[in-house]
Parts: sequence; C-alpha cells; structure tokens
Amino acid sequence: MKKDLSINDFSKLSGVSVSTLRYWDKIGLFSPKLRCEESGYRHYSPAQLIHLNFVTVLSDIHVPLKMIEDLGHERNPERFIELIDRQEKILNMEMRKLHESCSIIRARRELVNYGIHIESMNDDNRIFTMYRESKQIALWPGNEYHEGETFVDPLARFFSRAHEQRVNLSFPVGGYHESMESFLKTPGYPEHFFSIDPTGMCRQEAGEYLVGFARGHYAEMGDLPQRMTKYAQENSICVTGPVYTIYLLDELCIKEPSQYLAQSCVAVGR
Amino acid sequence: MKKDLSINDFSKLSGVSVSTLRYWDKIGLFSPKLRCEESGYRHYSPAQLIHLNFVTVLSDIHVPLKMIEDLGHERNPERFIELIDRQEKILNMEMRKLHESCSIIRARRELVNYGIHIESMNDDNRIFTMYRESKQIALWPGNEYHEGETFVDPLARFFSRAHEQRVNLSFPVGGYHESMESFLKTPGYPEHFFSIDPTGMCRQEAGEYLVGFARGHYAEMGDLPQRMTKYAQENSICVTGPVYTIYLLDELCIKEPSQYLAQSCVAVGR
DNA sequence: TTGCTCCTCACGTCACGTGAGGTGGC
DNA sequence: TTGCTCCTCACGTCACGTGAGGTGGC
Repeated sequence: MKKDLSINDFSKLSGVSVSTLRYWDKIGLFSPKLRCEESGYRHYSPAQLIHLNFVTVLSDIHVPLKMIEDLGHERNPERFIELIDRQEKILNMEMRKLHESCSIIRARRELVNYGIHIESMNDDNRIFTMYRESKQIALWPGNEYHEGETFVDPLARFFSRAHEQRVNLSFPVGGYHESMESFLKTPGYPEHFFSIDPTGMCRQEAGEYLVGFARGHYAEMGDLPQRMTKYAQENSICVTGPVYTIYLLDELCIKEPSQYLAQSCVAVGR
Repeated sequence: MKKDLSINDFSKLSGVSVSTLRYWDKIGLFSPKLRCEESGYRHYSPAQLIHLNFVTVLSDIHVPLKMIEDLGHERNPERFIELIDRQEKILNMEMRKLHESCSIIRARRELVNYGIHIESMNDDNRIFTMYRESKQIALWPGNEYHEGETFVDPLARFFSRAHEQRVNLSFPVGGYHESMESFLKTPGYPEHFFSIDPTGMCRQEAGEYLVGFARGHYAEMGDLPQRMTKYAQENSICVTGPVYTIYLLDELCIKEPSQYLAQSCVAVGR
C-alpha cells in the first residue's frame, strides 16, 4: 500500500547520502527492497528505515562495515554488548591520542607566542627576573657523554628507545643543567633532557626566576651563561637549583638554525 | 666525519618506519641527505633528525603532509601559530564527535544490559514500582498524525529534517505520551518522541516509577497499558505525568521484530 | 521531445603497509 | 658464494565522493 521510494527520496528521508546507499548496496550491507529488472532502478520502502538505523547507529560509533554485516546476520544482545564494549575502548584510545595532540599544540603555542613577543622587543640580550607559574614536565634519564660526543648523541640514543618507553617526542624538549655552575661550565652538555608534557611526573616549581635568551642552533648558548651570572652578581641575586633551557623558536617555525631562540631560566634564591 | 645511516638504521634512530621514510621521500616531503647513484641506496645523516622532527611533530597533530611541505618552504612563527590554531579547532571537533559516539555507546549499553536482565527474569508480564534516577533527554516537537498514518510517519518526517537541526539520531529514541490516559487510548501514537541524549534540554525527573514491559514490534504495546492501569488500581497507586516508552532491545541486537522488548514507565504520584 | 532522474564504471582520496621480483655489498 | 639489506613498482586499505557517459520515465 505504501509507495516505494526512489534512492533520492529515501536518501532525503534517512539522511544517508545517495552514494553511501549505493555503496552499502554494492557491498551487500544494505540493499533496496527491490530492483527494477529492466531499468536497474532501486526501490526502497519506508519500513527499511528500521534496518537502516541498525547500520547507521553502528557506523556512527565507528564499527567497521564488515562487522556490522556479520552482526546483522546473527544479532543478539550479548554479542551487541561485546561489540560496543570493544568499540568503546577503541574510541577512548582515539580520544586519548587526540587529547595528547591538543596538549602538544597548547605547549607549542605557548612557547612560540612568547618567542614572538620576545622578538618584538628587539632586545635579545636582556636579562631579567620574573614570576613563573609551576609547570609539569617529564625529566628524562641522565645523559652520558662519550668521547667527542655532542648533546645530539645522548638525545639520539634516547630517541631511539623512546618508542618502547611510550614517550611522546612531539612535546617541546629542553635541556636541564643541575646547577648554574654546570650551565656555565658546559652549556652544551645538559645532564638531562626534559619535555613540557603535562602528564610528566616532575614539576618546575612556581616562583621568581632569572631569565635570559640566546639565539642560535641547538646547544649554542653563546655568552648567555656569563650574561646571566653577571646580571645576578650586579643585582645581588642569588640563583639556586637547576637551569631549564627551552627553545621558544626552533625548527618548527624557523628555517635558519642560527635564528632559533632559546630561553634559559633558573630560580632566584631567598 | 659522522657516518651516514642506512634507511634501516635511521628508522630505528628516529622511530619512523622504513616505509614511511620511503613514502616521505617519494612525495618530496623529506629526503635522505644523499642517494647512491649506482645502487639507489638512501643515506641519512644524524643531523637530519632535526628536520625530521619538524615533520613528525606536525604529522603528530594531524597536519596534512602537503601543508607540512608548504610550511617547510616558508617557515615563520606567525604562520606556525595560524596553522596550529586551525589544527586545534579541527582536533577539538573530532574530539567532540568521538565524545558523542561514546555517549551513544553508554546510553545503548545501559538499555541493552537492562534488557538482558529483564529477559533473564523470564517474566515479561511483571509490573512493579522502582526508584529511577533523573535522566537528561531531548524532547522532540509534537507529532501530527494525518489520516491512516502510523507512528512511523511523523517519525520519518522528523528524521528527514533531523540533519538540518543537528540532532543525532543514534541516541536511543522512545515514545512520550502526555498522560496514562493517552497511553491507554492510543498506545501506538505518542504525542512526542524523545531521545536519551545527555546533552538534551529536558529531564525525566528522579523518583518512584511504575514500570512494565512489552514484547513486539515498534508501537505494538499489547495489553501493557491495561496491565499497568490494573496494577495501579489493585495496589492503590496513583500515577501522574507522562509515560515514557523506550525499547531496551530493538533492531540493534534482535533480528525478529516480534522479540523487541519495550519498557514503559510513569511516575507514581504522592 | 525535453528535462530530470537514475544507472554503472572508473578513478581519486590519504598515508602509508605489504608483498613480488630483482639487485648491491661484505 | 651466501645471506642480508636495499631497491622499485604495483596493489591493498577504508568508506565513500566525483565525474563521465549512457539510459529510463513522464
């Protein structure tokens, strides 16, 4: 009694596109009630909306079409629960990854925006003190430097094992010197690396920090350690604890390594 | 001075797969420092890790490879910020969609698990009262029934406009009768539909509810309205407010429409 | 007869992974 | 000489979207 619908009308009714309906027919997932033998026209009935809903709900929660077809042939509540439990785990993993990607974006943006600000001041050599919020970081294992190695080598060693250790290397990475003395002595050889990872197990404490900048390729700190030390002496500032060096502007947004912009900071003692 | 690395060694060092390195070379995104003309072997230098990092960080945050290449040629902080701002919006949209898919899964699982429980009791005809938590729902516009129409027709009309209205039809849908009288008189013609959507603007209030079940195809309520009314009278229960009917087991997990399991409930008055 | 709708078939998408079949290097 | 590594090239993935070229229905 009910009139059958053309593929176009059924598409409008269901919200599923014409090409999707044709594709689902082609792979045998969901076919029209009947086909005109002469013309090949597809005819759908409104009652098919119910079975179509079965398909669209499952494809909405990202179940692969082949699984939807399998389940369609032998449907029961227990199999359905199994399927969606499995699907929930998959979606949760995807969400966790996306969330991490967003964290990376925020961490990078903060650094680059600050780098743009510092560049706009046109005074790279300025040293000053400022209050810094506390920040979660991941501190990596101590570096070992063999004969004639530069900072690149322990970094590369860590990188090559990072995948096993589930460390995400897309967070900004910086150098960690255990003290100002170490930074003065071997600015290019940090004892550790750290990354600005909000899920990291360590924390850079909030407080007043002595801050300075250096332009140049990785580990080329120029006279930054000297400038910071001099400023501290001249202003009767006592520095304490580790020196954190991070690149505000690096290969992500600068082509010329000589134009990279690093920031070092160390806590001001009481 | 540093020895060049074979593709395999560079892959292990960087954590980027061999086939990915070959692919990135092929599309001109990231190429080895040099190629042996005779053998065609690729030779990478450790220093290339830095430029590789540029590529992996951006591909980690889902920037299309073509855009990475474009940015690579003319890198500057402002373009980088633009790019990641745009990227963050895209990732946030994807996260919202995934979150909604997870909500759908949770809503479906709750219904089906309860359906399994009811089936295990082997007593579909039982009527009882129980406390129900409050639940967010989306109440749809009132239904109009034209001559000879069944509940399918207003549902189909709504479906066909749902896409414009940004309603997600994958949440479980149920029928809403404005009163027990209406449910008794026309069980197959709910005045509204509603969906169990946690972002919905309405709420099914918490409280004591009279609950019953019916087996059968959509809108085939059998004698459920009568059974509920009779139970209420025999137990001196006064029911009030709308009747919510939702399918615990439907086409998603049951093949035979005659075996679908519906639940109706109505608040118990004071 | 003229639009309009429908059809099939082939190709593109996106970022690789997976062989097949062949060669270079120690 | 024998493995082992490297190479290219073609095809598969997944769920469609987009034409090209042709036909049916009123």
